[in-house]
Amino acid sequence: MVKITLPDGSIKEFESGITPIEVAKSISEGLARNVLSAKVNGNTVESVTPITEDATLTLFTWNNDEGKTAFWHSSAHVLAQTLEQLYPGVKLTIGPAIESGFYYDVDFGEHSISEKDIPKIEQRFIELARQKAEFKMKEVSKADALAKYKKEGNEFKVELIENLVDGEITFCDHSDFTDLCRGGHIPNTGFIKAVKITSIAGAYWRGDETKTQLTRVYGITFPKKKELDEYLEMLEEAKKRDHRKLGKELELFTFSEKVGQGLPLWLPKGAALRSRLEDFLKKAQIKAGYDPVMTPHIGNKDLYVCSGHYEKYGEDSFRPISTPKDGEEFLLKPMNCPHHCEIYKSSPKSYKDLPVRYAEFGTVYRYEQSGELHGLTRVRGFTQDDAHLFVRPDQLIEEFQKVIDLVQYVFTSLGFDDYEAQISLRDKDTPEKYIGSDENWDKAESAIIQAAEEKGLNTTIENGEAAFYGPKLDFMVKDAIGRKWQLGTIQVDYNLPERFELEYIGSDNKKHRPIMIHRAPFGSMERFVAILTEHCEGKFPMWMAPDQFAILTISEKYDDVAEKTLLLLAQNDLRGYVDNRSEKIGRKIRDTELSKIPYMLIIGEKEKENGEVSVRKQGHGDLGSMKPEAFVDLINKEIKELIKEF
RNA sequence: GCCGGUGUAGCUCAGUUGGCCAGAGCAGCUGAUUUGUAAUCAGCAUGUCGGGGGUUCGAAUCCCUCCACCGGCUCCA
Repeated sequence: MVKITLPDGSIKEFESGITPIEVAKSISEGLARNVLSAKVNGNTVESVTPITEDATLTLFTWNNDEGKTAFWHSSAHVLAQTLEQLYPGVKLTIGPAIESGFYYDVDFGEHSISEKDIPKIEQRFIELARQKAEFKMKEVSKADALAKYKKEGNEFKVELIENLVDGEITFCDHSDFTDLCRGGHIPNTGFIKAVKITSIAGAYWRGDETKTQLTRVYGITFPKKKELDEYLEMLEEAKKRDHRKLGKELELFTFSEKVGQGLPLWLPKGAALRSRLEDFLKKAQIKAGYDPVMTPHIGNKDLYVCSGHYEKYGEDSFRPISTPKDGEEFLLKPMNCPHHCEIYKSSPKSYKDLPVRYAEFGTVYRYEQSGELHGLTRVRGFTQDDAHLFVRPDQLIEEFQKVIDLVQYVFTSLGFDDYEAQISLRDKDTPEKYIGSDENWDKAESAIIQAAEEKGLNTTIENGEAAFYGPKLDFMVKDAIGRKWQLGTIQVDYNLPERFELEYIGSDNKKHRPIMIHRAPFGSMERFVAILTEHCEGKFPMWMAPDQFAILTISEKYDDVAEKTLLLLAQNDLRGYVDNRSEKIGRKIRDTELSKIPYMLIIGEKEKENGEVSVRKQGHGDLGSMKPEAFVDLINKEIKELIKEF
């Protein structure tokens, strides 16, 4: 008999050799039908792996990430089988599950495939899935494994196996197909009811561009056809929300080949929107005790040599700019922090002066690789909502938490309610990637963990994701259609203060070193506006919207009333315009709806007589008529509900 | 940066076995209409067919090259 502990803490006894799926069956038939994978004592196993000793058991379904991973990993096997059947002689390499779906990297050799082949692949895939073939793991000796792939001439698998330890090599069979695999499958292929090959792209063996070019086939599968449909709908939705499309339609920003790649040009409406966002944060920052500072766009190369940025990221910076006379070298600034350090140093600091908080919407320039540029989310010139806090060790946790408060305030005000905090620590195996002492890193890392814990944040920890100068806490935000974005970031840094020899005089009259906190709630204005645009589908919160209303006249007889109303609303700090085109009212309403203006005010004979406006809300239709003053109140009330005081 | 794809009017797109002056819808302009809650009618205008070079009697169409954009890889202070 074996004792099996379930996640709820209950312990059940079974005969030795029972499988996870049988345990599930003992709980309920429904559960057994839905179990996709299992962990025994924390190790991923097959759902049919016998349990021969006392163990803790966790069962996973489609509702768990682990369940999805097993589902998609198994789907990758079926994809490989499909490709092998359709294109005899292809060489399989690797095929992992990813965040949404899976891929398989294949060397097609003589064959070549394109989008046109997708329907054929999908059809064969689903035929194979319907065979309900069971996944069976088997152990294979290193010699046998190598022999198999050498015979097939698959140098990729040979390379993989050579790096594995004899005795730990397993293959997975299903139907007539077999593949090197470490395990973690769903019970059989029949669970896969729907498949979509999402794209076909190039990829290099081991991600190394000097190595063989492979073809990567991406796919996603689902246990129900309906879920695939929903997924495809989500993709459509994402397309509709794409900030590159909306940015063009709403006249927010543009790019010009003449100006250069990755250098956004903000159009009047976009610039106004961005200014409002900046003003919103500036206001909160003043309340939080920040001092605005301003620094130039270039700085002496020595500044960045001192900070360590040059050594670390010189390659990704624009080439140095030199002066005509003495050949001094300057860089377009890739970061604001070195400048802020120099501001700190401009006057002696006492322990009573700290914390010092310098804030700047600082524009920085980085030479991003051309293939990396993407709309407004990845550009070469952008403005960070940057700030650097210089604090005493005894203030670190409290100041860090105050920054968390500010970031949370910003997110909730903008309708991002669903987020988690990701704490990025250093990878202790690659110390060469970081600057600073182990001791300081330990201090910084534990400070972040403590601050986040005390704030009760929902956190995850990522090792090896830290910045080169310090660990960080990033806010991972979920948008309206469930996509995750990395937004606000807070970083603790012991290193720059050392490099810049920053000091303050303590109460003991001795020199001490402050600690720096880097933080940016939006990250960059460009990226944030992009994400916000996609989140709200271009229907920006009232206080931010480029135009809050449009006045639509029934005919030109009401132009003067419309102009008077516009003036009145403008005097009350509302933004809008009059549409006095000689079009029918239906046409004006349609055009205004499509341009995502929040409110329409219709003025005709009735309204002229009783001094009212007929109000229509975008997406909601007619709200009836009211005095213009009442409309001002309506908007102001709406804004107040959106933005609370910090 | 690498691989693949794309580039025709402000926008969305048609036009490729090389052949009269390169097209449509929307937007724009002009005029008519004076309109009551999601598209009024008519007319007009609109192009270095991404740039440069080449092949050809003739190139949007074929070749070379550069650029930008899209997807992916690698990267992301």
